[in-house]
Amino acid sequence: MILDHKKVERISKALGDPYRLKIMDMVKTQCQQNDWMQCACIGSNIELAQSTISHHISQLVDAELLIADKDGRNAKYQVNKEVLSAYVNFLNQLKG
Amino acid sequence: MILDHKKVERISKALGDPYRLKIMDMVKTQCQQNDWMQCACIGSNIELAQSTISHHISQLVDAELLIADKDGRNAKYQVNKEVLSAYVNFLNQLKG
DNA sequence: TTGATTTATTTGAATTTTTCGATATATTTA
DNA sequence: TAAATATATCGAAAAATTCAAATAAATCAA
Repeated sequence: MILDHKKVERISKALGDPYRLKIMDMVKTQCQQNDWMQCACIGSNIELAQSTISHHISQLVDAELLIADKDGRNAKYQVNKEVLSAYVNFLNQLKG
Repeated sequence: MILDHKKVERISKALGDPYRLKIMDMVKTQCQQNDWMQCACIGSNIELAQSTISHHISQLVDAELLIADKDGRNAKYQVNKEVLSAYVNFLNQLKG
């Protein structure tokens, strides 16, 4: 999987916010126990309005850093390891 | 070298712009031949005002993605492989 | 040394983009 | 239906981007 500059830009932008970094960390930690993380769980750990959190999450999903799935009336999330790896490859290639 | 969230945020933000990505690529390519890249060379390949380019470069330097050095009245740049590696480590750790 | 030229940075202002919360809108489940 | 959960829309506030102009620093020529 190879990312073009547009894609790299979107991923970088998505990672360039403290709340979104925290969300990524939370999803990672949760997934180590469960495979998936419930969305509601995020709200309880971040002091932002629900709509704002939803907006942040959708930016991470748009960038494909998170894989989203509907589970009844909940949403659940997983870190997208493939995209992260492709992003890492791009960065390593910058080292020349 | 371990990066905290604040540092990761700044690096991500710096990479979240098409012109700055292009600059990183240009510096990398140039360094494969020369070790260092002259700043003036960047301006000739990007259709932005000189002051704007300088602003973009300083964001990359602030984030420590580029190492800057003065060479007479020119500036020259190098990709900071150590910071890139530390950033990559952070991302890999997100994979769980 | 003085003055002109080259190169990069800083400043200020206008524009654009992003962020955020309030509100409204689905959608599912009990 | 009512409660719970996630998403979408909208406007205001904050931040980032951009350019032009001013400034700073280094080099070169007379």
